[in-house]
Amino acid sequence: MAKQQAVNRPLTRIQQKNRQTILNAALDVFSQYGFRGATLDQIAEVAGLSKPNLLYYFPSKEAIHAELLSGLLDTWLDPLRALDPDGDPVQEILGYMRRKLELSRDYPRESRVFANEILQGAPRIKEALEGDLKALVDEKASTLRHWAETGRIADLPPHHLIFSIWAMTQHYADFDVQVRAVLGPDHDPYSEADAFLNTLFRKLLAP
Amino acid sequence: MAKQQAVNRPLTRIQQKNRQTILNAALDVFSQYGFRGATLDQIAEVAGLSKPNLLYYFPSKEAIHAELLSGLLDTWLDPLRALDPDGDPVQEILGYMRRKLELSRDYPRESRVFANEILQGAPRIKEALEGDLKALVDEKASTLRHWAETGRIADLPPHHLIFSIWAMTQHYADFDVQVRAVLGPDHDPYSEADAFLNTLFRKLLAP
DNA sequence: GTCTATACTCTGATAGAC
DNA sequence: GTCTATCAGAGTATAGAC
Repeated sequence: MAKQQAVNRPLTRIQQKNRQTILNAALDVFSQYGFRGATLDQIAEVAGLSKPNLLYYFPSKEAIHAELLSGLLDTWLDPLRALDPDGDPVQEILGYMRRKLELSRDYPRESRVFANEILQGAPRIKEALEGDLKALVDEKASTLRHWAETGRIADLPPHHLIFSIWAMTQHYADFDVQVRAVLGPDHDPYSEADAFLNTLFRKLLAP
Repeated sequence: MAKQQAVNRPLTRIQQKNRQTILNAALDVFSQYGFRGATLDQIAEVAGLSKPNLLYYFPSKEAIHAELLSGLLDTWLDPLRALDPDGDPVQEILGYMRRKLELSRDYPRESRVFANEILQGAPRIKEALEGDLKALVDEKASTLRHWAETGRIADLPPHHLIFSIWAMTQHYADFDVQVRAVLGPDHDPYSEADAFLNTLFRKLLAP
């Protein structure tokens, strides 16, 4: 009767499912309260599991949060990765903006988990920001700069152009309550935003 | 020897000073961790006071946070109030944008306290958002609409134009670590942002 | 007005029965 | 794999001495 091995055993179907349930519940709670404000009790209740059961699947609260964040970072950067240096400049940038806006609309909780983390000084993903994120942004910034130098888009500081896309698209997810409070009912923030941001970036990018 | 009255007694100088010290420390801590993540221990340490002493000046953690928020809201809306319907449209809007950017630069902690509150669903200021804030924005939106209808600025949805100013200026305060991580050292985010946002809104507003 | 001591609750995590 | 019971520590708040 050998002791159960701690090696990388593939997860059973039920384990996979429960891990997903937990991560989904954690998304709810972390996105609303941030890391410190969230409690295992809340996550357990949303997940419909007992607190010790949570800790059977994950070693700690930190571990849940870490898994969530690392899974998210990739998804979050995909739209920027897809920006094609060989495509039509304006269409590529507008397409990037639209994909970011769709992420905000379809995954607002994910956006807020990020916002919380960065707002709190990004203690858990600072290296990723200074490493992978910076590298990717620098790479795409040089594409933008090339487009500007060859007169295909307006001459703008590429990093800040990217920041402006982030800021305006994420605003609709992160500050959703404020947007809706100000607009009042009978408004669809995202479809209005789509039209507005299209106009905005089209004018901005015109050489 | 009458019992001390609980009526609105003017605060002594030392009381004023200590309340300010506490609110300033609370700004540090709330801006970093949000309401639930912040602890009285942290605030007390930053303030250089004992925890019970904090609770001598304020009845509860809630009360500290509430006072902070209500004090902030006014300051935060001042730039928008100052937007003059009789001024030059483009100059007024650019001036508003610049004042908002200056607020982000000079009061990033205040910006983050707000961001935290709204990110978490604005449980404590939702009424203010739906009341005072909406009223003010609606009023200024009609000014913008008038300018657009008379051809003095481009025809853009006024509410979303205001959102874009909020999003882009506050981004530099709220996501400061990310901005700096991506730009790397040897950059002054705010002076670059000032130039970039000036260009952006000038192009955008041109009829 | 300020401090020490402490009451009481919440929270993350563990032990051990089933 | 899941639960009940429970621990240790942190958290808000209060009592009471000085």
